Amino acid sequence: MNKKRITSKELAKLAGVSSATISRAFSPDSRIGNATRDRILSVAREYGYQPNAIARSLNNQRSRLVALVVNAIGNPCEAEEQQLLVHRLQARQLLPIILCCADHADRLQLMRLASTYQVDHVVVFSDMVSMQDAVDIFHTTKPIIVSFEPLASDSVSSISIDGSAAADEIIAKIVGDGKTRFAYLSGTQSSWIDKLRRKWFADALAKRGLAFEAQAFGDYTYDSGFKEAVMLLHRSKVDAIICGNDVMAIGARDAARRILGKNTPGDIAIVGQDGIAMAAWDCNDLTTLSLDHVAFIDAVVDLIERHDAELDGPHSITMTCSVRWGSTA
Amino acid sequence: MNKKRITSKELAKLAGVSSATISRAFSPDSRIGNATRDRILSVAREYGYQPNAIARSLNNQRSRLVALVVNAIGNPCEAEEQQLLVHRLQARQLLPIILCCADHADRLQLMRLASTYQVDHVVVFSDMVSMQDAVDIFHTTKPIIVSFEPLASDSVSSISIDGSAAADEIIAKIVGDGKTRFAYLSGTQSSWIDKLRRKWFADALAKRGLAFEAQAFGDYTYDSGFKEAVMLLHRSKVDAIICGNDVMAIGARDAARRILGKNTPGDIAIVGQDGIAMAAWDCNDLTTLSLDHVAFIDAVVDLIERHDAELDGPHSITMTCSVRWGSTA
DNA sequence: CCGATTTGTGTAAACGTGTACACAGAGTGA
DNA sequence: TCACTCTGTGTACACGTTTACACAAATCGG
Repeated sequence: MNKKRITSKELAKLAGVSSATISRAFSPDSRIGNATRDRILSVAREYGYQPNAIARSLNNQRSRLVALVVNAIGNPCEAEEQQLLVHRLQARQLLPIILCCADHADRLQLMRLASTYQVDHVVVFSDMVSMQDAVDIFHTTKPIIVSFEPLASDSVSSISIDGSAAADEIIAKIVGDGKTRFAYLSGTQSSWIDKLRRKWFADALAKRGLAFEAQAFGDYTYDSGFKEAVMLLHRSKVDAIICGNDVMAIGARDAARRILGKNTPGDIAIVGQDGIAMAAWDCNDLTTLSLDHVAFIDAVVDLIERHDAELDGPHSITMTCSVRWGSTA
Repeated sequence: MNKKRITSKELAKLAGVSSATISRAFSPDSRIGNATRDRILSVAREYGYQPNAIARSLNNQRSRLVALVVNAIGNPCEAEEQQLLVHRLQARQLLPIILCCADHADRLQLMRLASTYQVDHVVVFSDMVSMQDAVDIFHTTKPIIVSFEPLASDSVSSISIDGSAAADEIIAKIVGDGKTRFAYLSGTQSSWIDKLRRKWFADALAKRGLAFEAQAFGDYTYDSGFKEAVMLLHRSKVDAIICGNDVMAIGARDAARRILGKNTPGDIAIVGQDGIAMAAWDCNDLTTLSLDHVAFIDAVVDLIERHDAELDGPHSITMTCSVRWGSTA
């Protein structure tokens, strides 16, 4: 138990070869005799030898580690995409290091720590870190930013998201149903993602001579959606609430239903954003501005692969959202 | 942009000292003059130098990486605990590597890959990997297994969970309400965790001269909870369903309500397990056998710290569950 | 059968740190 | 002033790989 790990030099002695040959036995295409390789692999199995990835990384200048900067893993709105990405990375023998930066005062400190590990790629999902910070800290790595606005830069690849058309569809339907008094329930105060999402809906309203009457700020959680909706509905007579994400929308719906006895979509329309699996659960059946998560992660993986092959400079991709129609709007 | 990272030797030249002194400037307690340290840190900031953690790990035999073996991060039932743990690790300057092993054919391969990175600690949350496999693969690391049965071993620390008392409370209440025909909706076919959880409830039933009339197998997801509950309720006349986790319980409740028009707790009692935040949402208000997640993660962190300090041998901790009473049973 | 190429292997030097050891100078007590 | 400790720094090696280079043996074409 708990024995020291065997090293390539020791294994070399055991197999009667040099440590270089050990290394070659584990490199798929290198000049080595088949007999030697087989013998070495067999001895290696016997002694439980595996090349030390840390040493290899130091030598290769290539760690096969990927930093994932996210707000939270506990929030279903993010976790689904993260899960997809983690699977895809693992299939490519890349190991994800999760940097969970919400509630954590010194996110920058944390990112600096990760950059110290010579990660090969950085994927920034969080809107809590500015793109400039990411570029500064990972200046050696060319981060892939998942932003919501197309950004031009020679050191960052980005995937931006356009939900304006889908927002317009949603507003059209709600206005068509006779609603006129809209509120926006933001995910967070300072986030540029939130500002952009709000703009999609604000523009769609403006096109019809309307505007948001009220606004509130939460923190992307159910509880904040519930609490802010209660306060919102008490202080103004809105009949439609657009929420920053699906979880908050569920909170807002519960608040409207439980505390004020209002039903969707009759009394009040409620709209989420993200299109997570939970939105489609029978008890929720949320109308939501949704993103194709698989296509989205496909795009991220594609960028990582280009980046890996050093094929070309940074790319900028835009994806459009669609609507999931439920019974809440 | 994308400049090469500066090395300690180069910085040494720039600061007019030897590379050893650079290293000392970054080690909190080492013999170095204050003036020298300040000068070095200032020059380091200027050139963006940070010690290479990979090289340091190789030298130290200590990577500060922690492997987290989990089933899924997308499933809220696990994500909450994972999130807590990730925060606690980060606060200790430990970086988590997530190994997501559900849906992934070769989990062992994945674990072997991670072990190659000389992780300092391993936390196994997943019931999909056998403890023996974990010990074999991470024989150099002493994994911390989060099991549900107390296990004796000199190479593994473990935290086990006992929900028998809480299960008894729940069954007492349901039986007291006049229900007699119970079904168990398993999370997964082969999991020993699932078997143990089921046993808690089976024992509580047996004490009252009852037994499970029916059983079904899902995969811990909402959809499987929904589908299996529909089939279960069609083929037998059960009036209480104990589910493998909270998400499945929500699915089962939706199925009962939507497809068969049955309400909880009147027509049918539904019980979850885990006690995730979502169980307390107004729209769910689930009765569930719940674990104190904070205390649980405290225990994990405590084990990691003992393990880090090499204080003593492996430990075995047992935690007891409590009941969250909702309106579904 | 000989020169040219290919194949298989060993030697040695990197990769970027941390640290044991040596050592010079400063301080200290008698 | 001297023997001694303490402080600050440099030198050199170890950590476990990969790989450029060298070289012997094997293969090959004519």
